[in-house]
Amino acid sequence: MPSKEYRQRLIEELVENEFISTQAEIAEHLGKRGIKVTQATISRDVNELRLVRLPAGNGQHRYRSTPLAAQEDVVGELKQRFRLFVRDVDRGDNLIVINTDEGHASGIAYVIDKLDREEIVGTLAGQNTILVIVRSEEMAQEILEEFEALFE
Amino acid sequence: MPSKEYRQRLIEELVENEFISTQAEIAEHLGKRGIKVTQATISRDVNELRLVRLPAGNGQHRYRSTPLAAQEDVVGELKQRFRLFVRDVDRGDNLIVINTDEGHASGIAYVIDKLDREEIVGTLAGQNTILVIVRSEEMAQEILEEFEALFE
DNA sequence: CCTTGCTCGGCATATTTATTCAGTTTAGCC
DNA sequence: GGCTAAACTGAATAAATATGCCGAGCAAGG
Repeated sequence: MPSKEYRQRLIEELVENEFISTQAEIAEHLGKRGIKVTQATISRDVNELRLVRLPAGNGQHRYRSTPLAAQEDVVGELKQRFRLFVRDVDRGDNLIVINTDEGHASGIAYVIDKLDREEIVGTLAGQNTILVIVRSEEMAQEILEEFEALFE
Repeated sequence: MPSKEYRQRLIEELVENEFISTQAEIAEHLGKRGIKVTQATISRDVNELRLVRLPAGNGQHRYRSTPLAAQEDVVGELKQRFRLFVRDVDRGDNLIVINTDEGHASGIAYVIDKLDREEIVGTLAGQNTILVIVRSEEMAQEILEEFEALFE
């Protein structure tokens, strides 16, 4: 039984890649992939994912994932993205390596940058890997533990 | 008679400074300031201003102005940011170094990642410096020239 | 096995938002 | 002025979204 979490991943992916303007459409798309849910459930998902219905200006609308700039809570945002998209976190010396679902690396790296942590020199993002460069090995270990805590 | 434009300015200001969750509330606030309009008009304003109803996660909602992060036109976005915030671009071997105004590095690096260019391995952003790692020296030269063209 | 307490999701409906239609105002332009 | 086209808006309503309530399923503890 594909869980709620899996469904929400699909929804994120859907709104990223298709022009979706109503929740009914989301339900329809999911239906094609074998997931049968009602609009009510989508509404709750949209709420939890903090998706947003962005007016195109011409009277059309498109669902989008929350633009970070509108977020108050960067840590909360990071936590959410970790839970949804991060597969693994590891460390070597003063480098932390984060493995994510395909295509999500730069988005998450951006949020990490926004944390604005003194200990972090910078981030390097590829397709599904983020390299976080920390000033010292000790600091890296601390940051690593913080990141791991985000999964809870 | 305060025009539509004035009303829309007030709306922008309202959603920035108050926790507003419905269009009816906006109409109410405006009413207190002597502007009497119906929800229908607010709906049209919201559309033109591209405001967004952001779920707070706990079941509450708040209207917010649309951050540029939801832009479709990545190249246009990059061009704008280059003109505004980039001070210098240079290259060494397969590395491009971009010098920006303080604090803008990670934002611009994020946009560069969004370009999704095959030649670019990844970006590393500090406070005011971006390192763009390119697959080969030749590719780096080409990308460099593209970046320089963004200033024109 | 039986509770209790949770999470999840459907159904029905309340709430909120978008749009249609029509009336009014505004801005040219002769 | 008078005429026309476009911009603007309210009232009513359609469309879309959020939510109260309930039942199903599941896990922990007794």
